[in-house]
Amino acid sequence: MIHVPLSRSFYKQNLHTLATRLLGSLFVRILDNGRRLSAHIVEVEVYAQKDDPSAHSYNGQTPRNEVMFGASGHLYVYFTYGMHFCCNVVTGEIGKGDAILIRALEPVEGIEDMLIHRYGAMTSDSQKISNVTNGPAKLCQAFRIGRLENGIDLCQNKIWIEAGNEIPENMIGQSTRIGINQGKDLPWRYFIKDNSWVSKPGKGIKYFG
DNA sequence: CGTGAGATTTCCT
DNA sequence: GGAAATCTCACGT
Repeated sequence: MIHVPLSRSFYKQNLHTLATRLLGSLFVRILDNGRRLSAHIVEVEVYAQKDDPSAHSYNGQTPRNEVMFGASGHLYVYFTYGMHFCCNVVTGEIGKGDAILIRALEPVEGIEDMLIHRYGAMTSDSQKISNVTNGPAKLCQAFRIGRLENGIDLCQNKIWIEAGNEIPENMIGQSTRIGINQGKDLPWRYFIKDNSWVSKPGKGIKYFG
């Protein structure tokens, strides 16, 4: 397999343009045992330091969110609700504090490993399969992303994102974000229309084109 | 199928 | 001390 991660400069483009371009891209991880996991990104949310009270970076840098303020193209992994990890792509220039949350993936390679990571054993239960990566904490569990992966460089060869399917504008949906109490009305969630791996319907859905 | 509560820990006020 | 960018299970329809 060819390994061509998206470049550092790719992660510095306009935040919302970048979010739509990540849709259809391939999220890849090589595990320590050499197994390869990959999945298309089908749902993301934008979090901007400036004027976005729901962003972890909104109130400035802390030990928890310091990766968000670092160089773009790194993975910001946070722990929440006492048991879950979620991961973001850091964007923009150093010090900016912007990131894009990866909310759902469509498995391509290594779904057997993802099922084992999620449920402790291989399964052919269709309910479990459809729930393997359709949420931000679920996909982290499926890809074994936790504390150790916080701050990892996506321009290296452990975890990266590479070009995948080009998604035409008229297949991109936009809505408000999920699970937040501030910035509720900002339409900063983007997803692939009619894709069954998208986590939830969302509110205020509009389509491009 | 929809709703609701519990799990469980870190971080910041 | 309380909220948190969530998930799962139980229970009612």
